[in-house]
Amino acid sequence: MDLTERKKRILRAIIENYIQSAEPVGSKTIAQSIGMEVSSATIRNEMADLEAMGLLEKPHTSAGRIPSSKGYRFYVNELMEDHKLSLQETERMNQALRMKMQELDRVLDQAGRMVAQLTSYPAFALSAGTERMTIRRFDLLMVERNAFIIVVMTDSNIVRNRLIRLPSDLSEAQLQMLNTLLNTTFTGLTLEEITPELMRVAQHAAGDAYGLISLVVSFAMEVLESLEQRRVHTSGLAHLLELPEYQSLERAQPLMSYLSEDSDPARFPVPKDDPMKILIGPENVADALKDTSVVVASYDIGEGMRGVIGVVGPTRMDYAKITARLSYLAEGLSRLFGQGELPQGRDEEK
Amino acid sequence: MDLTERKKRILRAIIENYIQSAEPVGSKTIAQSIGMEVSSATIRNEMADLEAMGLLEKPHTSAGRIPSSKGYRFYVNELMEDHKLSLQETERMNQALRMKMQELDRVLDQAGRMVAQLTSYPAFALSAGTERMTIRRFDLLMVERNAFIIVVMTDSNIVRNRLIRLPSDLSEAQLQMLNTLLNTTFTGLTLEEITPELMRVAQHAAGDAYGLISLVVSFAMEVLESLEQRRVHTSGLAHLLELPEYQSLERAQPLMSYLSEDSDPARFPVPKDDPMKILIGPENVADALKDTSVVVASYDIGEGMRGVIGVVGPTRMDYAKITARLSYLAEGLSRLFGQGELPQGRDEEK
DNA sequence: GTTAGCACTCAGAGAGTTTGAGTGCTAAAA
DNA sequence: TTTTAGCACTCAAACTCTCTGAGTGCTAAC
Repeated sequence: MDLTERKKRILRAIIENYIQSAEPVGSKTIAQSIGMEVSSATIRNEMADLEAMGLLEKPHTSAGRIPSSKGYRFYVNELMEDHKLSLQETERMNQALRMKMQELDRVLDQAGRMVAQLTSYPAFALSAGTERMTIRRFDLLMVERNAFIIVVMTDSNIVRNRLIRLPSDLSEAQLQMLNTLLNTTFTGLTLEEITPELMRVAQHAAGDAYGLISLVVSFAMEVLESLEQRRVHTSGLAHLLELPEYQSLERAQPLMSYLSEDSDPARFPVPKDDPMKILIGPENVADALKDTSVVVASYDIGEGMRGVIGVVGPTRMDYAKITARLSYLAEGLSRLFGQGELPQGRDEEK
Repeated sequence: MDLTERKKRILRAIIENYIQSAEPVGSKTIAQSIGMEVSSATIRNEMADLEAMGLLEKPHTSAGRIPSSKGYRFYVNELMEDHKLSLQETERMNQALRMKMQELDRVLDQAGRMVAQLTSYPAFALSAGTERMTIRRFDLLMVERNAFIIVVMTDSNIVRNRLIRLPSDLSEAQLQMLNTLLNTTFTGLTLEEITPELMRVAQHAAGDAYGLISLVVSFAMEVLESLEQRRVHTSGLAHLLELPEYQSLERAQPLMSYLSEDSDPARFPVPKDDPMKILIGPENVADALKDTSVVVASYDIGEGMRGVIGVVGPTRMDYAKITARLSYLAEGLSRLFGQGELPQGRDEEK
């Protein structure tokens, strides 16, 4: 797709104007805008060309032009300049990141909220555990005669625990035995490899404490399952209603519902190779997102896991600003997890 | 407030009709409705009386009547019959409860979602830790030469953990010593009682490992803090847009925003003594909730903590149905935490 | 105390009109 | 060959006006 320099300037002016105003842009506006020394008629001709190329479209005959999805795509790929983050912006984001550090728990959720807040668009956050996980070690801690804590740690260094109460008492020796049995039999296995047969064998070996084995192992399985099962958090939905394109309920409602039923993470795009991905309008697979754009960035959680944050908005979206902010946040989150900048180790929220 | 039997019947008919239709109710409708053997003119007279008493109001001269907040209050207190939960309803709720069992993690969040889903109204969930908490025990588990897991358990049997990595190696003996020191010095103390002086003394006693003490103790403090700090989760916001009263954006938007910025739990009412509370329109403190009703129920998390679930909706809300469902769910959640119905113990999400 | 009847009110729907931003085309100018 | 001025045309959106009908309050008769 080759365009003359002037066509590029015009296209860009139209898109940036539309991003701000959400109103179709007319030839006159463009003619007046920054240093365009030609008349509106000329612009009109150029616009007609751009329309023929599929980069612009008209809502109706007597309105101005609006960018098509293809137009946005061209803009994003070739025209867009990097948005320079202002000092205030970075300061604000740093502050948010610093605050969140205190609650390494629930990072996912928090990350989403933060993004929503800092971009003023609805945001989502999800994790993408790529590999199959296994339990690396079990620890059983006696609390009282009839209660103990299970602590399991996965091969990716995630630690989870649960308090178990028993109807009957338990001896320290039994617990010890159980502990050894678990660590020899159930470590290094994926969810599928923990078969009923294996359970039966182990229960047999456990003697008296055979009931406990299944309690502990099923907890371990729950942990593996919950870590593999990716979850999405959406936040900032209310921002949608501030946008002119969602002033009409018919448009807002389906999208809202789609974003709320966050059961299925598969519905959200995950950047594969690049750290950042932009999906414009129909490029989205999901029907409900067909006239929205989605910008996603991924960050490193460490230990073979990546987190994903993203925002959803109208195709008319300030791509430059949003990508700048999102990648800054993604980097911040990576740092937050990665190095020793902050309290090390992490234990929560896959 | 004494009403004749007939006035009560009329008021009730109006409210129940309005709850269903969201349209002002006219005298004719009522006259035709269930077994009213009088004419519409009579009803009109009665309605005028009810209006004079402040139980009804008119949106404008030539419309029907709608219940006032006072009217709803009267209805809730005196007229409302218990809604019988159908088999399908309870079955559906049981199923939801059963499903959620699997993720005792994140109960709060899940509880909210569940309520939203089962009531078709936006819902919120929050915890209300009443007492000051303390750490009951510490456990340190060696993972590698330079990494260990801290496990802390509070006096209310909540267990949290974190993986700590060190720049240098650590001996089993040191860990043992640290463990003892922690359990003798820092157990049974509230957040305030863990003073800098105490820390200094402990660090001194720890010898080589003095840096570790602060690491571990600050984790413990984070845990106490996060448990005391109450948090709110809202979900099902999109349901709002399905309701006729929120078809206009001006009305939906402020409420949405209010419910989204869920930073401050203080903004949500908590039932004090009763297990269930209904706040109608202006009875709500928050401005944004002035023309909505809020129904809250609390449930037992055990160990001195109560959880709260609630729904928000228009004042025209099917109080009978909502309260029935909410209290069923609250009970279910209590059971879920309390007895041995299900995997005992819990470890997450204050 | 109840009812029939009637005049009155008023939001909301529908039809028609106006407005103005914006277009495409043509013919002249550069 | 490109640019421009000019003009006729289009059409959504805003505005006005009228009509409709559900619903009321009041009065007088039952």
